[in-house]
Amino acid sequence: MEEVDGLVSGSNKVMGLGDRAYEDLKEKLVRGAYPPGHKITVRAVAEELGYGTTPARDALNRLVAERALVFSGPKTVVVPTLSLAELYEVTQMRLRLEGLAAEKGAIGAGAADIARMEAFQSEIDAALAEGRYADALWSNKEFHFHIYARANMPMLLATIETLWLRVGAAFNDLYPEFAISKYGIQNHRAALEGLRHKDPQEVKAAIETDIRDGYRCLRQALSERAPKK
Amino acid sequence: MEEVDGLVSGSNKVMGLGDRAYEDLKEKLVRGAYPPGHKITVRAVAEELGYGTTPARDALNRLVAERALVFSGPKTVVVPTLSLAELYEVTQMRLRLEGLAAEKGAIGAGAADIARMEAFQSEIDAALAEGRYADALWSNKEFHFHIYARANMPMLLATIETLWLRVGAAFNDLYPEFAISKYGIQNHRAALEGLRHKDPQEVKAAIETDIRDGYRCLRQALSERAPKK
DNA sequence: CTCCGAATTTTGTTGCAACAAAAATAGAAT
DNA sequence: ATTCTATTTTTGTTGCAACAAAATTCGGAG
Repeated sequence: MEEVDGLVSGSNKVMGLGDRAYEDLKEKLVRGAYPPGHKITVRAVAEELGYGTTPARDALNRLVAERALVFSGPKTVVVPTLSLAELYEVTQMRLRLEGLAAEKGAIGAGAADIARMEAFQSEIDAALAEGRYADALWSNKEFHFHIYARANMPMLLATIETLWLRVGAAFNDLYPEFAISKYGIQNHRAALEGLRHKDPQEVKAAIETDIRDGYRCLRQALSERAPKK
Repeated sequence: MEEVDGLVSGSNKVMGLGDRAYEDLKEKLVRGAYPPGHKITVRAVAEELGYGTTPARDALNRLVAERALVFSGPKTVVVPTLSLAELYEVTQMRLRLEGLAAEKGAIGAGAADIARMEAFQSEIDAALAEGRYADALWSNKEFHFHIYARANMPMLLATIETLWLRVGAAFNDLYPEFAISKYGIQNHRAALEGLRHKDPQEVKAAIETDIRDGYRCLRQALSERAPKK
């Protein structure tokens, strides 16, 4: 028999249709396929994705558990609108969790990691210059998560991902053309500097500033769009 | 049409059998009803809780998503064993997240909150003195979460709960009689002091110390029990 | 035009059977 | 005894229909 002895970190589990549907829906959500407030139904997802109702329901349940979708009524799930209070809450959590991930991830980072992240940064710049904001957003995520993944903390990484998912849906709708401001760029450069200096605290600080700057942008955009009806 | 305007914070959604099964299983898990490594099957849960297979499956999926149960094979879910690495990871996350919750929760805390938490502390002391360790553990959780809940951050609270759930199952098995050491008591007193002084930072520090002390206990117990096969 | 209530449609949930795949078991060979 | 293999049992997944309840629509009254 396969004795697994101690920790089983490997990702077991077969990928069923339910997981596939979850990934598909998640992708659509972060890409901003549905506007906030849009109603998501089991049968609609089932038909749209081409699966049965059971996998679709599984995917919905999981997304709801992660708060990437919310109930607007006893039987109605919609893609959520981000309130100022929720944005603040997510930001506070991101600051702690991503600060931790950045710090721990920076410890073992080497030249290869720096090169990879510089490549992501180039993609961000290029995408931004050509107006491909969705791509810029995607590369931005890869930039952040490359360093987070280095921390080797799967639970932490999964939690951060749900936070990004939570803001991602509303983000796309709110900020279609101003995806990443110039703030982001200099913060990313600061993070790369910290990586070169092998200074985890510097990396952590840069990431935290990045999150804070993004927060200010988002908050302002949110205030302007929904000040009062 | 019902215009929901802005933020819908109210907890909508009807409680279905699936949610009931989830709560039941979660309760059993934190109470240590199953030893780590115990295999959990859909049909067994269905029969044990008296529900159909669908609610049981929903509950299992949710618990697995929260990492309160893990896959040991492609089709086998078991209650997880806590490895040293996982304990460290959870502790790091708890420090950040519960530190945040304690700080924010302490801001608005008043005399009523202090009285309530002192009552919880008394229950802890009494339960400990009478050897009712499971009760002590429960009151300990209520003590912590009373202040966390005051922060009014639902997502943060939910995340912290999953972390407690993650350690709870293994905790009960690992530490049946030494649930809360004398460390905990003085840390709780320090937290109450901070509350009286209306000093959120003091409360935060006390909670963080509490988490750190608990971590040391757990880690030692874990090392002793599973040094090598 | 607005508002309210009944009729109708939509929708989530649940149980169940079939199926494929994994896990447990039994047995045989070394 | 042990290890490997074949057989049997267990188990998660999936689709589907029935049901109850919620959401929507529609129509009429004010």
